[in-house]
Amino acid sequence: MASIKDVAKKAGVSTATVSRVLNNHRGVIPETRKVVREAMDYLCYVPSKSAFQLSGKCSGLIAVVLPNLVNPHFCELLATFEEEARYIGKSVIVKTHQNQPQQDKQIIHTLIGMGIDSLLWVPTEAEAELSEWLIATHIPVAVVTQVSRFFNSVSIDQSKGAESIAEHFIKSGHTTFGFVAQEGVDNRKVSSWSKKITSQGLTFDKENQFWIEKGKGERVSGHISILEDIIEKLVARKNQCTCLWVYNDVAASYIIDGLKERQVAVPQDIAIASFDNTLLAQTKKITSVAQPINEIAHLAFTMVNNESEQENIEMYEIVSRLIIRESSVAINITTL
Amino acid sequence: MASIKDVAKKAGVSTATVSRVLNNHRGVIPETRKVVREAMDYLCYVPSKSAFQLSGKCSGLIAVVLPNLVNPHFCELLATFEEEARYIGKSVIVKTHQNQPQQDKQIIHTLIGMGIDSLLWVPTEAEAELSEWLIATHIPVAVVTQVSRFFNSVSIDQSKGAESIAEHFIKSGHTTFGFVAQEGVDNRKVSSWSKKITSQGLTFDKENQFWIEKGKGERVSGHISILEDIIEKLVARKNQCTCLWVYNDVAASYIIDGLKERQVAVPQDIAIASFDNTLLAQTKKITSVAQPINEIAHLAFTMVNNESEQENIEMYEIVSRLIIRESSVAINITTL
DNA sequence: TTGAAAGCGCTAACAC
DNA sequence: GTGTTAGCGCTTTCAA
Repeated sequence: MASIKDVAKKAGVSTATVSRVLNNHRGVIPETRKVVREAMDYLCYVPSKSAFQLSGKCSGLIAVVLPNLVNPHFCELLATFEEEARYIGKSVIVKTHQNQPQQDKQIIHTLIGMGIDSLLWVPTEAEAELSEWLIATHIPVAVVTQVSRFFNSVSIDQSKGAESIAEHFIKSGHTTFGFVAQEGVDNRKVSSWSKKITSQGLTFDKENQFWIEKGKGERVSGHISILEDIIEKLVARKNQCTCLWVYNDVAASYIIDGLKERQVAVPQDIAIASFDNTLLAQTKKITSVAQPINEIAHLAFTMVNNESEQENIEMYEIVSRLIIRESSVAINITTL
Repeated sequence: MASIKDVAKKAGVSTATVSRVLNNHRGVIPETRKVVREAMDYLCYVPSKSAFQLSGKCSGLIAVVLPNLVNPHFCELLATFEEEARYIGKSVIVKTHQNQPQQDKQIIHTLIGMGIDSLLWVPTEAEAELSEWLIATHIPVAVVTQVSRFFNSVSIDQSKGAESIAEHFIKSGHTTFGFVAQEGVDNRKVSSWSKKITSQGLTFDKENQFWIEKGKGERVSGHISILEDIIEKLVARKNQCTCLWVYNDVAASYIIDGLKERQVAVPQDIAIASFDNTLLAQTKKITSVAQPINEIAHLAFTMVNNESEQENIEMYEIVSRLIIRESSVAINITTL
């Protein structure tokens, strides 16, 4: 690989001049510029990013750290980030921590070593542990999809989402309410959901509440055994649980299929709603809480790309809205 | 950010010794090692990857270049690559060219400048133009999903897939056959599909063949107007086209929804099959040609990670298989 | 077992 | 307008 020296020699100038041409600095006469350009072409010269970086410049690297790439929700996030990065001429480096704080920590270390310009992060609990040190690096961080005590964050108003699901179910005439939630993650959803129900003078049954350990419901290729259990229980509780929300589309889709296989009709026997409104929810007609991903990504980007050193932590909370589809209302029946 | 010098000073040793400790080189007495380690911890030292790289080492970067991240097929590919990369302690840098050769070229240049260790590539036509130069860089390249004249490649036997779809339709008793294919991309599929049909003494109608310009069918959020046209035509041709294959799951799903909205029953009025067998096909029960993505990714990885300089271009062609689902056979009717 | 110093490719301050 | 040179953070050879 040709280096700047080779180009300089070929063009009969100094490396400084080559550098100037490279960076379009003014103060190089057109003739020289032309000669240098030709030498570059001739040698198929490509400047070394790491040398550039080492001499005090930015890396042009934006890190995107996600739980996984199996959930379409995270893929959509990534897609938008990549698009935004492309737009400003930067590169995205993706990593997944699979909900393991240990991995998450390791990843952040590696990324710091690479000199990333900014970090877009859906963190594990490792976030708290790393916060002090990470802040000291002065690398702009935006926590995405979650609220953060330490960094700028762009999140979805999960409680509003859960509330609107409750509202939707109540309006549809349901009187028994259930959910499948992720331990630790979905506490806020659950509390505002239950508040909404009790505020209407209604009650809910502990038997209709299914908690699953964080990360246990993620594996999608093949069976998700933990969801199988829940499906069995739901079948057994037919009529005692007529509506249900599920923590995300992937799991909801899985549960819907499981129920249908066992002759439980959705939405007639049990109405279902979920979160994320991914392509999956759109195509499978699942009622789902839409998180405007473009907006999230855009906000996160601006935060992280903002030159101005800001003092306090900014917390954006995006308003979600419920997209009602056939998994929660029997459209065929009501509209025909 | 603390550098190796800071650590050396703090530990009262030379930078060479710090480097030795860092890389677990032998020939450092435990006592020294301990002191250095402590200094590192104290200073929260993280070695600079770009300096490492500049001193002649590998970057640890694996580039994954894809058409887009909207199609779940590419997301699945990426997910597998990221997993494999994580396994061997490397980082993935993703880029999408949106089917624009110009972008593709630009991307490859940028990546070369970054000193990537290897390239996993679903290229545009820019491939041919870049080949000579790219080969000269000696960076291991694996073309994925397509066959390549210039690089190692792992592809799917597209013709077999199309053939098996034809076979499936013929066996199901269809006598009129249609497709929606991508110009330039799907030529092989089409030719083996038509060969299969004629070999059985059957014929097909030009009116049932829909070609769409490459890249025109990709936008998924919102409407894909070009597919809308096709849907209308299909509705008009009810009974004149009883089965159809579509170039990928995303498009197939879109078409199925469009047909159902217009009271055309799938599969009763028109049976549909597609390619990729993504999560989408699985959940929407679309008959689809499965490409064993794990296998593809794994093969591509081994090729690219193989230390041995190989002489000739290796071409792997993975055997696909047809997964039959409800979009092409009325399971409810036949099995109940 | 450890240190000194050159070199990787680039930038930028300074000199001419 | 252009060249000289130090320096970015690391590795590695050679000497001690």
